[in-house]
Amino acid sequence: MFNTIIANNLKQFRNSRGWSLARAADETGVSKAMLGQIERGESSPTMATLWKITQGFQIPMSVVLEPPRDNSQSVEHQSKKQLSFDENIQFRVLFAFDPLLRCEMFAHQLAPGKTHLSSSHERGVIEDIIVIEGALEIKLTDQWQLLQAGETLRFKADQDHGYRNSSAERTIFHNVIHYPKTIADH
Amino acid sequence: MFNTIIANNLKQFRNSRGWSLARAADETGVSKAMLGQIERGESSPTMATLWKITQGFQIPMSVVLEPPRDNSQSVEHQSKKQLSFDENIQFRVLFAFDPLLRCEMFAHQLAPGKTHLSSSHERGVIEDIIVIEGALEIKLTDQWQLLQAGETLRFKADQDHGYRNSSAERTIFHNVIHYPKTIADH
DNA sequence: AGCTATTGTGCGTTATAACGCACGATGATA
DNA sequence: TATCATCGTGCGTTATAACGCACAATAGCT
Repeated sequence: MFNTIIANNLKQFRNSRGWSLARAADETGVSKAMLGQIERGESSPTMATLWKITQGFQIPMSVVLEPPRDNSQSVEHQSKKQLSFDENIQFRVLFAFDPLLRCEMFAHQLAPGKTHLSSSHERGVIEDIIVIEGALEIKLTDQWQLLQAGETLRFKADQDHGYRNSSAERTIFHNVIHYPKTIADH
Repeated sequence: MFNTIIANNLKQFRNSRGWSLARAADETGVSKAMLGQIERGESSPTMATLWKITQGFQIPMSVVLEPPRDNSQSVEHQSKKQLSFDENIQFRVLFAFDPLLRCEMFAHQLAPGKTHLSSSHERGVIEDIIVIEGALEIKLTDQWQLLQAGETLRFKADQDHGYRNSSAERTIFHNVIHYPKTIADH
């Protein structure tokens, strides 16, 4: 159970600090009787109390909350997926359009200095951009916005927009296109 | 105060899920009166209760514990801050759950030799995996499938599944979680 | 309009968190 | 040996978490 994780983590940490329950009680403002109960897993502290404890110890919550490591063993099985490429701006399909989910996903590669302009999609289409590698500029309402690797952008794709790589290195980005369910939704 | 952070995070998350207090009470096993108290910051939940809540929502603790992010309308520059599910896997939010699109997106990092097991999501949830860097193994129906960088996999996430990096280098992958429309599902 | 279902809040009751204090066990010192 | 200080645990008391239930407000349907 979860109380056991907190109990063990807290007891272990306090011991490694070399603090007695009394010292810990002084530093945290939580009674030593309660600290003892928590460490023995006899009581589940409120978040306010746990906050006082971590503040007194000057540690992040995660030190107390995270479970110990565990490894699993399993049988190894292999599966692969076919990918396709195209000209112009290079892209490949990550997930083809699914009528149930109403979205599709692509991976794009834009060479240095390349620009790709895209006319507006149908009304209600929303596009997500995830920059995987390099830097990408997105043009919306005649303004270019710079996204770095790891950054994302969600915008309405029912407007003209563009992609540009002004850097000296290639840009790789993924985009998810969300299509509205029906016109009646809007 | 700390209770306010939990209160706001919890209320915001529940609303973004589109769950009523009654639905959340069903899923979490915590009374709706108590959920309401927590969300209004009137009560500090015990760790056991908060654990039940996060288990019922199937979210990591950090979602509830971290100070909220600012969501810009047109441009979402997601924080690059790593969140920790446990010691095995770190993740960050690329796109938070959107009730309109009914999906959310995360970037994960799995260190060499690490495994992360995930219990089944609610009925009808579909998960997309995109391996960005390294090699990733996905466990489905007790079988591990190997995906290389650039490869993708879509599977039903309403089953127990797992992620594993058996290689000597880190693995980075993105996943998109698609949630079913509430009315159509129930 | 009336009726029903849903939603979030307040209240009284029960369970338990959190406390201060006492005490037995342990260790160090004279 | 005796004495003292420290340590962790148990106990009774108080405060509050957590609950089931009732209810007012709201929304949807006929």
